[in-house]
Amino acid sequence: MAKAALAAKAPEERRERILRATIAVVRERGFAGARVTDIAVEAGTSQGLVLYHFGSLAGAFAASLTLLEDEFYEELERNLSEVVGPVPRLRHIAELGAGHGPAVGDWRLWLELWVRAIRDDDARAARESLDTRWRGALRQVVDEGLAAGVFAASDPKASVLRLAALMDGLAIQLALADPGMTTGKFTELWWKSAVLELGISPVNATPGSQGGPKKN
Amino acid sequence: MAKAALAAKAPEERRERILRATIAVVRERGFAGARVTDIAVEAGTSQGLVLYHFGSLAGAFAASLTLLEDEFYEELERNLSEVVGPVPRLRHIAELGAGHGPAVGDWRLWLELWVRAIRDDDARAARESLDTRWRGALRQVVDEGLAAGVFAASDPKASVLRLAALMDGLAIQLALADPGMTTGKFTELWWKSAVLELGISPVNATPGSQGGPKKN
DNA sequence: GCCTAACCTGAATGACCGTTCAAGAACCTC
DNA sequence: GAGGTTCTTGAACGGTCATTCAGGTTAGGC
Repeated sequence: MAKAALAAKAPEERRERILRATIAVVRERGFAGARVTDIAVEAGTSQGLVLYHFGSLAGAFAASLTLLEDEFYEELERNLSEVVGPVPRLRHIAELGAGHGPAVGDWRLWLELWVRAIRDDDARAARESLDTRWRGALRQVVDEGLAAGVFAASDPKASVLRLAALMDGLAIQLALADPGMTTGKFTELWWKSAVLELGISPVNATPGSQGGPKKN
Repeated sequence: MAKAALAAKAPEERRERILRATIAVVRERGFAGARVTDIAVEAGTSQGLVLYHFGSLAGAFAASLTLLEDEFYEELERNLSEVVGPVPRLRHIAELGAGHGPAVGDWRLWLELWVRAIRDDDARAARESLDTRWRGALRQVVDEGLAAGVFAASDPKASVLRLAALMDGLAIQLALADPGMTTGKFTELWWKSAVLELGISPVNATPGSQGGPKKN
Protein backbone atom coordinates (compact mmCIF):
# COMPACT_ATOMS: atom_id res chain seq x y z
CA MET A 1 0.00 0.00 0.00
CA ALA A 2 2.68 2.43 1.03
CA LYS A 3 4.72 1.19 -1.85
CA ALA A 4 1.83 1.65 -4.21
CA ALA A 5 1.22 5.21 -3.09
CA LEU A 6 4.87 6.00 -3.51
CA ALA A 7 4.90 4.50 -6.93
CA ALA A 8 1.79 6.32 -8.01
CA LYS A 9 3.44 9.56 -7.15
CA ALA A 10 6.81 8.87 -8.68
CA PRO A 11 5.90 9.66 -12.31
CA GLU A 12 4.20 12.86 -11.26
CA GLU A 13 7.22 13.84 -9.23
CA ARG A 14 9.46 13.15 -12.15
CA ARG A 15 7.29 15.25 -14.37
CA GLU A 16 7.54 18.17 -12.04
CA ARG A 17 11.23 17.68 -11.66
CA ILE A 18 11.52 18.03 -15.42
CA LEU A 19 9.50 21.22 -15.37
CA ARG A 20 11.72 22.72 -12.72
CA ALA A 21 14.75 21.61 -14.66
CA THR A 22 13.33 23.31 -17.73
CA ILE A 23 12.99 26.57 -15.88
CA ALA A 24 16.49 26.22 -14.47
CA VAL A 25 17.99 25.59 -17.89
CA VAL A 26 16.12 28.48 -19.49
CA ARG A 27 17.33 30.70 -16.69
CA GLU A 28 20.86 29.55 -17.36
CA ARG A 29 20.97 29.42 -21.15
CA GLY A 30 17.87 31.20 -22.31
CA PHE A 31 15.08 29.73 -24.40
CA ALA A 32 17.28 29.87 -27.46
CA GLY A 33 20.05 27.88 -25.80
CA ALA A 34 18.01 25.32 -23.89
CA ARG A 35 18.41 21.79 -25.26
CA VAL A 36 16.40 18.71 -24.49
CA THR A 37 19.57 17.06 -23.26
CA ASP A 38 20.30 19.92 -20.87
CA ILE A 39 16.89 19.54 -19.34
CA ALA A 40 17.20 15.77 -19.07
CA VAL A 41 20.58 16.03 -17.38
CA GLU A 42 19.40 18.75 -15.03
CA ALA A 43 16.40 16.64 -14.10
CA GLY A 44 18.47 13.48 -13.82
CA THR A 45 16.49 11.56 -16.43
CA SER A 46 16.59 10.82 -20.14
CA GLN A 47 15.73 12.88 -23.16
CA GLY A 48 13.07 10.35 -23.97
CA LEU A 49 11.14 11.06 -20.82
CA VAL A 50 11.06 14.76 -21.43
CA LEU A 51 9.47 14.13 -24.80
CA TYR A 52 7.22 11.42 -23.41
CA HIS A 53 5.66 13.82 -20.95
CA PHE A 54 5.56 16.98 -22.99
CA GLY A 55 5.63 15.87 -26.59
CA SER A 56 8.26 18.34 -27.68
CA LEU A 57 10.75 20.83 -26.38
CA ALA A 58 8.25 23.59 -27.01
CA GLY A 59 5.72 21.59 -25.03
CA ALA A 60 8.10 21.43 -22.11
CA PHE A 61 8.59 25.17 -22.31
CA ALA A 62 4.87 25.78 -22.35
CA ALA A 63 4.18 23.48 -19.43
CA SER A 64 6.98 25.00 -17.41
CA LEU A 65 5.42 28.41 -17.87
CA THR A 66 2.27 27.44 -16.04
CA LEU A 67 4.34 26.09 -13.17
CA LEU A 68 6.19 29.37 -13.18
CA GLU A 69 2.93 31.27 -13.03
CA ASP A 70 1.63 29.27 -10.11
CA GLU A 71 4.80 29.59 -8.12
CA PHE A 72 5.10 33.27 -8.84
CA TYR A 73 1.62 33.92 -7.60
CA GLU A 74 2.03 31.77 -4.53
CA GLU A 75 5.27 33.40 -3.62
CA LEU A 76 3.93 36.86 -4.16
CA GLU A 77 1.04 36.18 -1.83
CA ARG A 78 3.30 34.73 0.81
CA ASN A 79 5.67 37.60 0.48
CA LEU A 80 3.10 40.32 0.81
CA SER A 81 1.30 38.65 3.67
CA GLU A 82 4.47 38.89 5.71
CA VAL A 83 4.09 42.61 6.06
CA VAL A 84 1.16 44.63 7.35
CA GLY A 85 0.04 48.13 6.43
CA PRO A 86 0.13 49.92 3.09
CA VAL A 87 3.38 51.83 3.53
CA PRO A 88 5.50 48.92 4.75
CA ARG A 89 3.95 46.75 2.09
CA LEU A 90 4.81 49.18 -0.62
CA ARG A 91 8.29 49.42 0.76
CA HIS A 92 8.44 45.66 0.76
CA ILE A 93 7.52 45.66 -2.90
CA ALA A 94 10.30 48.12 -3.56
CA GLU A 95 12.69 45.65 -2.00
CA LEU A 96 11.14 42.64 -3.70
CA GLY A 97 12.55 43.63 -7.02
CA ALA A 98 16.01 43.70 -5.60
CA GLY A 99 16.19 39.98 -5.39
CA HIS A 100 14.07 38.69 -2.53
CA GLY A 101 12.39 35.52 -3.60
CA PRO A 102 13.68 33.40 -6.46
CA ALA A 103 10.70 33.71 -8.74
CA VAL A 104 10.04 37.38 -8.38
CA GLY A 105 13.56 38.63 -8.42
CA ASP A 106 14.60 36.60 -11.37
CA TRP A 107 14.85 39.35 -13.86
CA ARG A 108 16.84 37.57 -16.51
CA LEU A 109 14.18 34.96 -16.74
CA TRP A 110 11.71 37.79 -17.15
CA LEU A 111 13.64 39.21 -20.09
CA GLU A 112 13.69 35.80 -21.69
CA LEU A 113 9.96 35.52 -21.24
CA TRP A 114 9.35 38.91 -22.80
CA VAL A 115 11.31 38.08 -25.89
CA ARG A 116 9.73 34.69 -26.24
CA ALA A 117 6.34 36.33 -25.87
CA ILE A 118 6.98 38.24 -29.08
CA ARG A 119 6.57 35.08 -31.12
CA ASP A 120 5.18 32.35 -28.86
CA ASP A 121 1.54 32.40 -27.84
CA ASP A 122 1.98 30.39 -24.66
CA ALA A 123 4.69 32.73 -23.50
CA ARG A 124 2.57 35.70 -24.44
CA ALA A 125 -0.35 34.43 -22.39
CA ALA A 126 1.87 33.57 -19.44
CA ARG A 127 3.58 36.92 -19.43
CA GLU A 128 0.28 38.71 -19.66
CA SER A 129 -1.20 36.76 -16.83
CA LEU A 130 1.89 37.22 -14.70
CA ASP A 131 1.86 40.92 -15.33
CA THR A 132 -1.82 41.27 -14.60
CA ARG A 133 -1.42 39.51 -11.29
CA TRP A 134 1.56 41.58 -10.42
CA ARG A 135 -0.21 44.83 -11.20
CA GLY A 136 -3.25 43.57 -9.31
CA ALA A 137 -1.17 43.01 -6.21
CA LEU A 138 0.31 46.45 -6.52
CA ARG A 139 -3.12 47.89 -7.07
CA GLN A 140 -4.38 46.23 -3.95
CA VAL A 141 -1.66 47.83 -1.86
CA VAL A 142 -2.37 51.19 -3.44
CA ASP A 143 -6.07 50.88 -2.70
CA GLU A 144 -5.32 49.99 0.89
CA GLY A 145 -3.23 53.08 1.24
CA LEU A 146 -5.84 55.21 -0.42
CA ALA A 147 -8.49 53.90 1.93
CA ALA A 148 -6.24 54.50 4.92
CA GLY A 149 -5.57 58.02 3.74
CA VAL A 150 -1.80 57.61 3.58
CA PHE A 151 -1.66 57.57 -0.23
CA ALA A 152 -3.11 60.06 -2.66
CA ALA A 153 -3.61 59.39 -6.34
CA SER A 154 -5.93 61.08 -8.79
CA ASP A 155 -5.68 58.15 -11.17
CA PRO A 156 -4.68 55.00 -9.27
CA LYS A 157 -4.79 52.81 -12.33
CA ALA A 158 -2.32 54.99 -14.16
CA SER A 159 -0.13 55.21 -11.08
CA VAL A 160 0.01 51.45 -10.80
CA LEU A 161 0.80 51.11 -14.48
CA ARG A 162 3.64 53.57 -14.16
CA LEU A 163 5.07 52.04 -11.03
CA ALA A 164 4.92 48.56 -12.52
CA ALA A 165 6.55 49.74 -15.74
CA LEU A 166 9.23 51.60 -13.84
CA MET A 167 10.10 48.45 -12.01
CA ASP A 168 10.44 46.55 -15.26
CA GLY A 169 12.61 49.26 -16.70
CA LEU A 170 14.89 49.34 -13.71
CA ALA A 171 14.94 45.57 -13.73
CA ILE A 172 16.47 45.56 -17.19
CA GLN A 173 19.45 47.46 -15.93
CA LEU A 174 19.71 45.24 -12.91
CA ALA A 175 19.47 42.12 -15.03
CA LEU A 176 22.14 43.37 -17.40
CA ALA A 177 24.31 44.59 -14.56
CA ASP A 178 24.40 48.11 -15.93
CA PRO A 179 27.33 49.92 -14.37
CA GLY A 180 25.93 52.11 -11.67
CA MET A 181 22.86 50.01 -11.05
CA THR A 182 22.71 48.05 -7.84
CA THR A 183 19.95 46.42 -5.87
CA GLY A 184 20.15 49.28 -3.39
CA LYS A 185 19.79 51.87 -6.10
CA PHE A 186 17.00 49.92 -7.67
CA THR A 187 15.04 49.99 -4.43
CA GLU A 188 15.64 53.62 -3.71
CA LEU A 189 14.89 54.85 -7.20
CA TRP A 190 11.65 53.00 -7.28
CA TRP A 191 10.70 53.99 -3.78
CA LYS A 192 11.28 57.64 -4.52
CA SER A 193 8.96 57.41 -7.49
CA ALA A 194 6.33 55.66 -5.43
CA VAL A 195 6.54 58.37 -2.80
CA LEU A 196 6.18 61.02 -5.47
CA GLU A 197 3.48 59.20 -7.37
CA LEU A 198 1.36 58.38 -4.33
CA GLY A 199 1.98 61.57 -2.40
CA ILE A 200 3.33 59.74 0.61
CA SER A 201 4.22 62.21 3.33
CA PRO A 202 7.86 62.38 4.44
CA VAL A 203 6.90 61.17 7.90
CA ASN A 204 5.74 57.88 6.46
CA ALA A 205 8.21 57.77 3.66
CA THR A 206 11.27 57.05 5.76
CA PRO A 207 12.20 53.44 5.19
CA GLY A 208 13.23 52.91 8.79
CA SER A 209 10.00 54.20 10.24
CA GLN A 210 8.19 50.88 10.16
CA GLY A 211 10.68 48.24 9.19
CA GLY A 212 13.73 47.11 11.05
CA PRO A 213 16.86 49.23 11.11
CA LYS A 214 18.17 49.51 7.60
CA LYS A 215 20.90 51.32 5.82
CA ASN A 216 20.37 52.07 2.16
CA MET B 1 37.29 56.78 -63.76
CA ALA B 2 33.65 57.01 -62.91
CA LYS B 3 33.45 53.32 -63.43
CA ALA B 4 36.43 52.77 -61.14
CA ALA B 5 34.92 54.87 -58.38
CA LEU B 6 31.66 53.02 -58.72
CA ALA B 7 33.41 49.71 -58.64
CA ALA B 8 35.51 50.60 -55.65
CA LYS B 9 32.36 51.39 -53.79
CA ALA B 10 30.36 48.36 -54.81
CA PRO B 11 31.81 45.88 -52.30
CA GLU B 12 31.42 48.38 -49.49
CA GLU B 13 27.84 49.00 -50.49
CA ARG B 14 27.20 45.33 -50.52
CA ARG B 15 28.70 44.96 -47.09
CA GLU B 16 26.44 47.61 -45.72
CA ARG B 17 23.46 46.10 -47.45
CA ILE B 18 24.20 42.88 -45.63
CA LEU B 19 24.38 44.68 -42.30
CA ARG B 20 21.04 46.32 -42.89
CA ALA B 21 19.62 42.99 -43.94
CA THR B 22 20.94 41.47 -40.72
CA ILE B 23 19.14 44.06 -38.66
CA ALA B 24 15.98 43.57 -40.67
CA VAL B 25 16.06 39.82 -40.19
CA VAL B 26 16.75 40.09 -36.47
CA ARG B 27 13.85 42.49 -36.18
CA GLU B 28 11.67 40.01 -37.98
CA ARG B 29 12.79 36.71 -36.49
CA GLY B 30 14.89 37.62 -33.50
CA PHE B 31 18.53 36.71 -32.96
CA ALA B 32 17.56 33.15 -32.24
CA GLY B 33 15.68 32.77 -35.49
CA ALA B 34 17.97 34.65 -37.84
CA ARG B 35 19.68 32.37 -40.38
CA VAL B 36 22.55 33.12 -42.68
CA THR B 37 20.29 32.28 -45.59
CA ASP B 38 17.64 34.74 -44.44
CA ILE B 39 20.21 37.50 -44.34
CA ALA B 40 21.61 36.59 -47.74
CA VAL B 41 18.17 36.54 -49.31
CA GLU B 42 17.17 39.80 -47.65
CA ALA B 43 20.38 41.41 -48.90
CA GLY B 44 20.02 39.88 -52.33
CA THR B 45 23.33 38.03 -52.21
CA SER B 46 24.71 34.64 -51.29
CA GLN B 47 25.39 33.00 -47.95
CA GLY B 48 29.01 32.86 -48.95
CA LEU B 49 29.34 36.61 -49.08
CA VAL B 50 27.88 37.10 -45.65
CA LEU B 51 30.54 34.78 -44.24
CA TYR B 52 33.22 36.27 -46.46
CA HIS B 53 32.68 39.70 -45.00
CA PHE B 54 31.95 38.86 -41.40
CA GLY B 55 33.48 35.47 -40.81
CA SER B 56 30.48 34.02 -39.05
CA LEU B 57 26.86 34.64 -38.27
CA ALA B 58 27.86 36.01 -34.89
CA GLY B 59 30.29 38.30 -36.65
CA ALA B 60 27.50 39.67 -38.81
CA PHE B 61 25.41 40.24 -35.69
CA ALA B 62 28.23 42.08 -33.99
CA ALA B 63 28.98 44.25 -36.99
CA SER B 64 25.34 45.11 -37.45
CA LEU B 65 25.20 46.34 -33.88
CA THR B 66 27.69 49.08 -34.51
CA LEU B 67 25.71 50.19 -37.53
CA LEU B 68 22.64 50.21 -35.34
CA GLU B 69 24.43 52.33 -32.77
CA ASP B 70 25.52 54.89 -35.31
CA GLU B 71 22.13 55.20 -36.88
CA PHE B 72 20.39 55.41 -33.57
CA TYR B 73 22.59 58.24 -32.46
CA GLU B 74 22.31 60.08 -35.74
CA GLU B 75 18.58 59.78 -35.78
CA LEU B 76 18.25 60.84 -32.18
CA GLU B 77 20.26 63.97 -32.87
CA ARG B 78 18.24 64.79 -35.94
CA ASN B 79 15.02 64.18 -34.11
CA LEU B 80 15.81 66.36 -31.15
CA SER B 81 17.21 69.17 -33.24
CA GLU B 82 13.83 69.50 -34.90
CA VAL B 83 12.31 70.96 -31.81
CA VAL B 84 13.40 73.94 -29.73
CA GLY B 85 12.99 74.60 -26.04
CA PRO B 86 13.11 72.19 -23.10
CA VAL B 87 9.40 71.57 -22.67
CA PRO B 88 8.60 70.89 -26.32
CA ARG B 89 11.72 68.77 -26.53
CA LEU B 90 10.73 66.70 -23.57
CA ARG B 91 7.29 66.34 -25.04
CA HIS B 92 8.90 65.27 -28.27
CA ILE B 93 10.78 62.60 -26.39
CA ALA B 94 7.54 61.41 -24.90
CA GLU B 95 6.22 60.98 -28.41
CA LEU B 96 9.40 59.45 -29.74
CA GLY B 97 8.81 56.24 -27.90
CA ALA B 98 5.44 55.88 -29.51
CA GLY B 99 6.95 54.97 -32.82
CA HIS B 100 8.40 58.04 -34.47
CA GLY B 101 11.60 57.10 -36.19
CA PRO B 102 12.40 53.55 -37.18
CA ALA B 103 15.43 53.03 -34.98
CA VAL B 104 14.19 54.60 -31.82
CA GLY B 105 10.68 53.27 -31.86
CA ASP B 106 11.69 49.76 -32.63
CA TRP B 107 11.00 48.27 -29.31
CA ARG B 108 10.99 44.63 -30.27
CA LEU B 109 14.48 44.99 -31.55
CA TRP B 110 15.36 46.54 -28.22
CA LEU B 111 14.01 43.53 -26.35
CA GLU B 112 16.05 41.25 -28.55
CA LEU B 113 19.13 43.27 -27.82
CA TRP B 114 18.54 43.14 -24.10
CA VAL B 115 18.27 39.39 -24.05
CA ARG B 116 21.27 38.93 -26.29
CA ALA B 117 23.20 41.26 -24.00
CA ILE B 118 22.77 38.75 -21.20
CA ARG B 119 25.21 36.37 -22.87
CA ASP B 120 26.93 38.18 -25.72
CA ASP B 121 29.61 40.74 -25.00
CA ASP B 122 29.20 42.70 -28.20
CA ALA B 123 25.51 43.06 -27.57
CA ARG B 124 26.18 44.02 -24.00
CA ALA B 125 28.56 46.77 -25.05
CA ALA B 126 26.19 48.01 -27.76
CA ARG B 127 23.24 48.12 -25.45
CA GLU B 128 25.20 49.92 -22.80
CA SER B 129 26.47 52.50 -25.23
CA LEU B 130 23.03 52.97 -26.70
CA ASP B 131 21.54 53.44 -23.28
CA THR B 132 24.21 55.85 -22.17
CA ARG B 133 23.66 58.00 -25.21
CA TRP B 134 19.96 57.91 -24.75
CA ARG B 135 20.17 58.93 -21.12
CA GLY B 136 22.69 61.59 -22.08
CA ALA B 137 20.24 63.10 -24.53
CA LEU B 138 17.53 63.07 -21.93
CA ARG B 139 19.90 64.57 -19.41
CA GLN B 140 20.73 67.37 -21.79
CA VAL B 141 17.10 68.30 -22.18
CA VAL B 142 16.63 68.18 -18.43
CA ASP B 143 19.61 70.43 -17.86
CA GLU B 144 18.30 72.88 -20.40
CA GLY B 145 15.00 73.03 -18.58
CA LEU B 146 16.72 73.37 -15.25
CA ALA B 147 18.81 76.25 -16.56
CA ALA B 148 15.75 77.92 -18.03
CA GLY B 149 13.93 77.52 -14.74
CA VAL B 150 11.01 75.54 -16.20
CA PHE B 151 12.09 72.25 -14.63
CA ALA B 152 12.89 71.53 -11.00
CA ALA B 153 14.76 68.45 -9.83
CA SER B 154 16.67 67.88 -6.63
CA ASP B 155 18.54 64.99 -8.18
CA PRO B 156 18.58 65.30 -11.96
CA LYS B 157 20.62 62.20 -12.46
CA ALA B 158 18.12 60.07 -10.59
CA SER B 159 15.25 61.73 -12.42
CA VAL B 160 16.80 60.91 -15.76
CA LEU B 161 17.43 57.35 -14.70
CA ARG B 162 13.84 56.94 -13.64
CA LEU B 163 12.38 58.54 -16.73
CA ALA B 164 14.59 56.44 -18.98
CA ALA B 165 13.69 53.26 -17.11
CA LEU B 166 10.01 54.11 -17.17
CA MET B 167 10.17 54.44 -20.91
CA ASP B 168 11.78 51.01 -21.21
CA GLY B 169 9.16 49.51 -18.98
CA LEU B 170 6.30 51.02 -20.91
CA ALA B 171 8.02 49.98 -24.11
CA ILE B 172 7.81 46.35 -23.10
CA GLN B 173 4.07 46.55 -22.96
CA LEU B 174 3.95 48.38 -26.22
CA ALA B 175 6.25 45.87 -27.87
CA LEU B 176 4.17 42.97 -26.62
CA ALA B 177 0.92 44.69 -27.49
CA ASP B 178 -0.35 44.40 -23.94
CA PRO B 179 -4.11 44.86 -23.99
CA GLY B 180 -4.77 48.38 -22.87
CA MET B 181 -1.44 49.76 -23.96
CA THR B 182 -1.42 52.03 -26.96
CA THR B 183 1.01 54.53 -28.33
CA GLY B 184 -1.23 57.31 -27.06
CA LYS B 185 -1.30 55.87 -23.58
CA PHE B 186 2.40 55.31 -23.68
CA THR B 187 3.01 58.97 -24.41
CA GLU B 188 0.60 60.27 -21.83
CA LEU B 189 1.75 57.97 -19.05
CA TRP B 190 5.33 58.92 -19.58
CA TRP B 191 4.58 62.59 -19.96
CA LYS B 192 2.62 62.66 -16.74
CA SER B 193 5.58 61.14 -14.94
CA ALA B 194 7.94 63.65 -16.48
CA VAL B 195 5.70 66.49 -15.39
CA LEU B 196 5.62 65.10 -11.88
CA GLU B 197 9.28 64.26 -11.76
CA LEU B 198 10.48 67.59 -13.10
CA GLY B 199 7.91 69.78 -11.44
CA ILE B 200 6.69 71.23 -14.71
CA SER B 201 3.97 73.77 -14.07
CA PRO B 202 0.54 73.07 -15.54
CA VAL B 203 0.82 76.12 -17.75
CA ASN B 204 3.74 74.58 -19.56
CA ALA B 205 2.63 71.02 -19.20
CA THR B 206 -0.29 71.21 -21.63
CA PRO B 207 0.75 69.34 -24.73
CA GLY B 208 -1.00 71.72 -27.05
CA SER B 209 0.67 74.80 -25.61
CA GLN B 210 3.69 74.63 -27.88
CA GLY B 211 3.02 71.93 -30.42
CA GLY B 212 0.25 71.76 -32.98
CA PRO B 213 -3.32 70.93 -31.97
CA LYS B 214 -3.41 67.41 -30.64
CA LYS B 215 -5.97 65.13 -29.15
CA ASN B 216 -4.72 62.47 -26.84
C1' DG C 1 46.23 43.09 -72.37
C1' DC C 2 48.20 40.01 -68.35
C1' DC C 3 48.49 39.30 -63.11
C1' DT C 4 47.12 39.50 -58.71
C1' DA C 5 44.11 40.32 -55.28
C1' DA C 6 39.76 41.24 -53.79
C1' DC C 7 34.95 39.68 -54.39
C1' DC C 8 31.45 36.52 -55.02
C1' DT C 9 28.87 32.18 -55.66
C1' DG C 10 26.38 28.02 -54.46
C1' DA C 11 27.17 23.25 -53.77
C1' DA C 12 29.31 20.03 -50.41
C1' DT C 13 30.41 19.03 -45.64
C1' DG C 14 29.67 17.87 -41.15
C1' DA C 15 27.97 18.83 -36.61
C1' DC C 16 24.30 19.39 -33.83
C1' DC C 17 19.90 18.36 -31.95
C1' DG C 18 14.83 17.42 -31.90
C1' DT C 19 12.15 13.60 -32.45
C1' DT C 20 11.11 8.62 -33.16
C1' DC C 21 11.37 4.04 -31.84
C1' DA C 22 12.08 -0.55 -30.07
C1' DA C 23 12.77 -2.57 -26.00
C1' DG C 24 12.34 -3.13 -21.26
C1' DA C 25 10.95 -1.97 -16.23
C1' DA C 26 7.46 -0.93 -12.97
C1' DC C 27 3.21 -1.44 -11.28
C1' DC C 28 -1.76 -1.77 -11.11
C1' DT C 29 -5.94 -4.74 -11.94
C1' DC C 30 -8.34 -8.71 -11.73
C1' DG D 1 0.56 -13.98 -10.77
C1' DA D 2 -0.88 -12.95 -15.74
C1' DG D 3 -1.94 -9.29 -18.62
C1' DG D 4 -1.99 -4.76 -19.82
C1' DT D 5 -0.99 -0.06 -19.14
C1' DT D 6 2.04 3.45 -17.92
C1' DC D 7 6.78 4.90 -17.56
C1' DT D 8 11.49 5.04 -18.83
C1' DT D 9 15.58 4.49 -21.42
C1' DG D 10 19.15 5.44 -24.89
C1' DA D 11 20.30 4.42 -29.49
C1' DA D 12 19.17 5.58 -34.27
C1' DC D 13 17.22 8.79 -37.65
C1' DG D 14 16.74 12.76 -40.32
C1' DG D 15 16.55 17.58 -40.98
C1' DT D 16 18.43 21.88 -40.48
C1' DC D 17 21.91 24.91 -40.48
C1' DA D 18 26.71 27.28 -40.06
C1' DT D 19 30.78 26.90 -42.23
C1' DT D 20 34.14 25.36 -45.85
C1' DC D 21 35.66 25.10 -50.34
C1' DA D 22 36.71 24.94 -55.18
C1' DG D 23 35.93 27.53 -58.65
C1' DG D 24 34.52 31.82 -60.97
C1' DT D 25 34.27 36.95 -61.85
C1' DT D 26 35.82 41.62 -61.59
C1' DA D 27 38.88 45.28 -61.58
C1' DG D 28 43.07 47.86 -60.78
C1' DG D 29 48.12 48.02 -61.44
C1' DC D 30 51.64 47.55 -64.73
